[in-house]
Amino acid sequence: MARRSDHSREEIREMALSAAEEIIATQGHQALSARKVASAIGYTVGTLYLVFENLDDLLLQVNGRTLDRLYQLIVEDQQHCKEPKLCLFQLGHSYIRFADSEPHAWQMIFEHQLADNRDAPEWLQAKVARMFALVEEQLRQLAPHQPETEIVQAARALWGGVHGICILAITHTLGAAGVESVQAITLSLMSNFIQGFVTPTSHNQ
Amino acid sequence: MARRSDHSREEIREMALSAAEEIIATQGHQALSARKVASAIGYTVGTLYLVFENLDDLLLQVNGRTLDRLYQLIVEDQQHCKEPKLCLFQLGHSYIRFADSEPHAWQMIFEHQLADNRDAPEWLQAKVARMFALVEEQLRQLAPHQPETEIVQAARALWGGVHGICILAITHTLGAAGVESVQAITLSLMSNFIQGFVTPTSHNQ
DNA sequence: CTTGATAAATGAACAATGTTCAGTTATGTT
DNA sequence: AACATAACTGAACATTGTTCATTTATCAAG
Repeated sequence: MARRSDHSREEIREMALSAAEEIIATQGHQALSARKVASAIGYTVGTLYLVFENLDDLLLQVNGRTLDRLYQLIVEDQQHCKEPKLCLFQLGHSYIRFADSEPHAWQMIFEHQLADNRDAPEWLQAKVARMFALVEEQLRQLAPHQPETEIVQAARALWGGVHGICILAITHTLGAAGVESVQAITLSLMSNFIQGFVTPTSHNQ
Repeated sequence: MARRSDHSREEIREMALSAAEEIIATQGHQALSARKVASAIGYTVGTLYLVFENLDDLLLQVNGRTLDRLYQLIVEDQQHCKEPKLCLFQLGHSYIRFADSEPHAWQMIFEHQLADNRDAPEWLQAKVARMFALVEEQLRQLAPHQPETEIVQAARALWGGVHGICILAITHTLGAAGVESVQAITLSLMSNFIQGFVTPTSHNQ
């Protein structure tokens, strides 16, 4: 196999993804373009299309890596908690901390729309489901008497809730300034929800 | 004043916004372009720029109208409830129903990023704050003993939560199919949260 | 009715976008 | 040394937002 540069396909792929992440982190994903990524790694547009199907594909890979970093951070933080309740609080805290530290990358996960309104590929959805599972795990310990369907539903509710606060905070729709107040709002949501969840007859009427 | 067509500036403005809403509703805001809007109303691009500052401006106006429709729907639905708790449930229900009926327009409110990461204009932010006020009103009735700061925080938590579930549902991240299950998840969030909110010592630890 | 003024509307032009692909260039093999 | 082929290029195309000199229709004045 003849090649012109010292970079393998895989290396170019890695370089391109890193360059894209850099652009997204500093300027947002609106500012990203194929030519920018290409020139950032010392190649031309055409080369990008040898490695990625198209820009959508590249952005999908970036999203995958973002979800991996997020998951890794969350799992690490989970090591330092014992009680389910505190672990849930920690989950929310980690999530917000990540969203605050990498707002553009985090936002892109949910804003990036695929052409034809197609759903995200399975491997990406799996990375999301993995995080829901962490919530379910804690909820299960917290209320062992609850049926599995309730656990699943509660996890979606709680995690969707934390996510929503994050979104509104980052888009400055909440009117709350600073990460601390966002953490406080999230804590309010979680503690009240959990309080209700462990109390009998919570979800009836 | 001489004019060529029978349409005033205001009429053209209205026609353009309607055309844009139609495109957004059917194809999403990614599919919208200045030329499409222009040709849809029988004018050319240049004319659009006599009426709107730029495309961002046009989209901002569309967002304003969407928020107006949403608010109107919610307020109407609020007429038919008595108890604060049921009114809150109704709020969530109305919100989801709207997001489900006009997903593209609704999504655009939160996805449309302005250039330079500028914040949304005040008149737009006010339309959002107006809805938070509805939530606060019910929470205040529900727990009159709570200090105002707690009410404000709880409203943000609760509404952010409902919003997040909506987002995840529409982007198919929740894994929940159908509006009904989304309503169920939201009800789970709200009822548990409210239960916790009215119970003493809910937000401590 | 003609003429001039002016508002209204056009559409060519520009830079930048994603994407393609015929062509060029470097490398390993014979 | 010559060939084959993988690697890479960059010109080309359609489409995007945006501008603005030019054209066109209308009204008012003479």
